[in-house]
Amino acid sequence: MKFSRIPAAAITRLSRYTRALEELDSQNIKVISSEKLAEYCDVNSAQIRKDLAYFGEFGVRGVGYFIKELLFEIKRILGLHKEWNLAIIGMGNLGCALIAHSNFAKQGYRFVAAFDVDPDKIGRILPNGISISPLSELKKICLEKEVDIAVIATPAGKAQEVVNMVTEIPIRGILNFSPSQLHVPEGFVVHHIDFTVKLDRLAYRLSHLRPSDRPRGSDNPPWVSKHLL
Amino acid sequence: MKFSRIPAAAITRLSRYTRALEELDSQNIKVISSEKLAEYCDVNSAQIRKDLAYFGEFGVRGVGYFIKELLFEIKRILGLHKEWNLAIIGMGNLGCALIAHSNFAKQGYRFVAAFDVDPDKIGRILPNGISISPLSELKKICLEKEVDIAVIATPAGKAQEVVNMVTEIPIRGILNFSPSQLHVPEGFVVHHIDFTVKLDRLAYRLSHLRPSDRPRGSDNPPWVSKHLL
DNA sequence: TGGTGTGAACAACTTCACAGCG
DNA sequence: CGCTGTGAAGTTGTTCACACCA
Repeated sequence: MKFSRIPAAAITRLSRYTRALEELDSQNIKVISSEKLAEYCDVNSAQIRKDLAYFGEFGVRGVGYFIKELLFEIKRILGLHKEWNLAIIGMGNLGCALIAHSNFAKQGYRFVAAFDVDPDKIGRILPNGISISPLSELKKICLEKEVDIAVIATPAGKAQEVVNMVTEIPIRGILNFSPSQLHVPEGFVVHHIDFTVKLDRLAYRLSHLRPSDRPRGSDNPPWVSKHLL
Repeated sequence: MKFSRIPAAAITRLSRYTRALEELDSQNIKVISSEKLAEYCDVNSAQIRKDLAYFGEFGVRGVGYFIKELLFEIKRILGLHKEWNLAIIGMGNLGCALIAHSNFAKQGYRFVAAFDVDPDKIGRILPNGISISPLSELKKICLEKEVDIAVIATPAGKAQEVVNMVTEIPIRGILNFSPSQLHVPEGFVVHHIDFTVKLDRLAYRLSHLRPSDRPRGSDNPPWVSKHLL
């Protein structure tokens, strides 16, 4: 086991490994080699072994990894041995969809509070039983419900304002669905999920596919800057 | 200008620069230095200059970058000089929220088709004017509407099946909101948006905050494997 | 024998530091 | 003078290749 810095990408991969392992476990498969798992997850097998080696020795030489055991260990590494309480701020279309989304609960994430500023929405009971509270009660309710992570689903313009309230509570984890750069004091952990950034990457890749790969005709590559023409 | 390989991360940053530049532009600011933009985007200023240098020379020495001009250039690099037509497959909570979400339209992404298998949903007219079509008509409608990118918002179990249909059309770009590993032939571009992967990263980071940073008491670090105890 | 765990080689990406230009 | 553009240095992350062990 090494105590060197662990690449952030390794953590993302651990998360993907759990998906694969859960799938395999549900098929009643007991053991898997790094080679096979690598194929399934579309990564290099040494990468898997190295990712795991950051945290311990979980495999059996000549055999592979016991799936149930490895799942347990990875979940422990990720901190999924406990339930995480989420509060969501901004109950527009996206906020409502997120609350109703089943994947969160499956992985041990629970929405325990929801907030909005719109008086028409406040008090409404959501499908999961919680009701929408006014933003002014953020602090009180988050402390009461022991919220770990704030999920920001407000419009971009309101996000920083909300974050400023959140960092006073203090909730150390923020998941930001708004397309805005957030500034937080040191010690807070922010992750972004920005749909249009992903779309932009797709647009870029699609614009740059070699012509042989393209399904339809296309004009000049858009990246040939005017400076070069 | 260099023709070396361009880091994928550079493209993601370009996308974030556009956000910042649009913000600055709306404040009627005309020029910005890489230093200032870097501060705003929370990256190194050399990084910005290098990212841009992959594609051309857009700055003025001793001055900085003209915001409107740079915005135009980056959008061209990303392929945002054209509109992109999206089809969405799976009209559950998430699918509906995505269609209603305003950020897509703002950046030149248009939903032109929506699909589901549920007979109750088929035919329903959505807020943006399009109606939900049966999945069986995927190929016909996508060709008709010149769809560029398929957005997968089905449950995990259905995603690969849908992707197999999509790759026959052929639509080369796929944005996958389901938490499943997708397999596609070469030449197709897939990006994932997996909420729980991001939450897992948050959970990991929060579990591993140094005690001095922690808001509440905590037991043993979960990553100390039993092998070490 | 077969597959893990890991040092060493390699590759990719980021930052530094400064030449060169407006 | 100030700020861009960029080679070179530094850092980080990935893959190889094999010793080692069940």
